Amino acid sequence: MVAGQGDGVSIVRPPRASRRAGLPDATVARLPEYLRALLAHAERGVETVSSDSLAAATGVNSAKLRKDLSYLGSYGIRGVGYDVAYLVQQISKELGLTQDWSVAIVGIGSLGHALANYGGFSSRGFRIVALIDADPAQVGETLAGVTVEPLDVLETVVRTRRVSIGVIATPAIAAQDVCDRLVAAGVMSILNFAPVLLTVPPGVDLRKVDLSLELQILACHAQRRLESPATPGRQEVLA
Amino acid sequence: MVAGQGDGVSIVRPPRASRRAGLPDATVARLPEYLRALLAHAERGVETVSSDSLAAATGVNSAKLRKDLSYLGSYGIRGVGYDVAYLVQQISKELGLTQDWSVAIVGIGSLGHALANYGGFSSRGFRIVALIDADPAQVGETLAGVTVEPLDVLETVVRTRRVSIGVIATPAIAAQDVCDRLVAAGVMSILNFAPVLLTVPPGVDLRKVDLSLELQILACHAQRRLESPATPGRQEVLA
DNA sequence: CGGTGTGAAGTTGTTCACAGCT
DNA sequence: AGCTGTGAACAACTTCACACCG
Repeated sequence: MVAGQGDGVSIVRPPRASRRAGLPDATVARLPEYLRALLAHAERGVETVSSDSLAAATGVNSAKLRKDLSYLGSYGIRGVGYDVAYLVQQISKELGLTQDWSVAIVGIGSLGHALANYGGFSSRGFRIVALIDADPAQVGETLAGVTVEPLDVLETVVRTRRVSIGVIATPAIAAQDVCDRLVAAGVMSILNFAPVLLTVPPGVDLRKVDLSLELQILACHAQRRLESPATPGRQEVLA
Repeated sequence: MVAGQGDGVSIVRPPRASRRAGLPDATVARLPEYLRALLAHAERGVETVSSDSLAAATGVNSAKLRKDLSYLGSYGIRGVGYDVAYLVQQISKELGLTQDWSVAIVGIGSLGHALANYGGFSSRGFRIVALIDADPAQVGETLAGVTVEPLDVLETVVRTRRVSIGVIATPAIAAQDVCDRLVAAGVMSILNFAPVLLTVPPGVDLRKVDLSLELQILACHAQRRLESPATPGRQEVLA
């Protein structure tokens, strides 16, 4: 599960809203998974993969995988499979990972620390160019090569370093303010880790990660397992 | 989006497989969100909410909210709305948050630190009863009142402290091994933060969180914004 | 043959619109 | 009057199954 919908655009609108370019949301959400598996294959020197084996490596149905890839174009070779290197290239391009994105993380508590140190960001073309915190005690510390700066330089930093993605890891209470300031400074993509609903003007892309959400879903399933001892639990592996 | 499907049961099977108890996956994924908003309302002393106002507070369509709540039973009062305290109670029960769950976190790197300190866990009935790390340098440190223990006590700890949920925050390379050991020790619910596909026996509930996934989706949208300057971006707020 | 690409069927989730309760 | 609960239409996503190609 992922993704509540809701086009920001309003007013009448013709029968069917235009998909920006193609690519269903569900597909986009799986591309990073495929990419990771492909990179792992490439590292092992594998040159081609079939949809079946790539599907096995990512835990999805192979028909779904083929359909996902077919949205990118017909890159497979019948009877053979897909060229690993080429597919890596195509998916990276589609995800916009062939260019670098400048990221600012606001809120350097333990989560902010973890995000700054997280290898998965820097390894994929996300360049952390600023760490910002309101607490003077944090300011000055250096993390992953970047020095923590105070909140009041946010606007300057966003503009001078051309920040295109803002990550909010502040306490809930501060999140909307930080968000507003990021948006006002020109950031169009925001990732929110604070447990609050943020609002942004139309055109700004806002996504949210809730660290306790999956834990609560696990608890819900566990609860149900306790209540109906007959039904065998089911295995879940999800994107 | 959430949840790949796939009932464990196999063989012929009558026309429609039985839903374990009700509750669509998409609904379960939203309940934590509703719960948070309801708790915020309760704190402000609000006693009843309409589906419209609760929907506004959580960023979902009000019809969807009513349908979600109707799966739990008919707890609303027509012409009035829902009783906040009662709804909190019902959702908590459904999510299994009325009882405590013992959680073990394995892998105390910066992410493990962040998870251990994250208030959203302990505040919802998730009791962190063990922190485990393979690195002797980490062992002995105390975090959020719990002391980090070495990897070889994993099985003992899981059994003696009745761990029901395991959180894996190790490097990718160690994750499957840790997962196997958790399962062998009797853990039936696992939350994986490591960027690899884990496999578990049927009956074990495995979920995954990928910290860089949402960032990659943001990049994908940003990329598309660059490519087709005409189309206005759309606002996204998701579960 | 082996494996991709895809129409068509099936399933799940969302939204509308309104009957019916309070 | 106001707001819930829900059937029915709609839309999105998944899976099947097979034509077709290398």
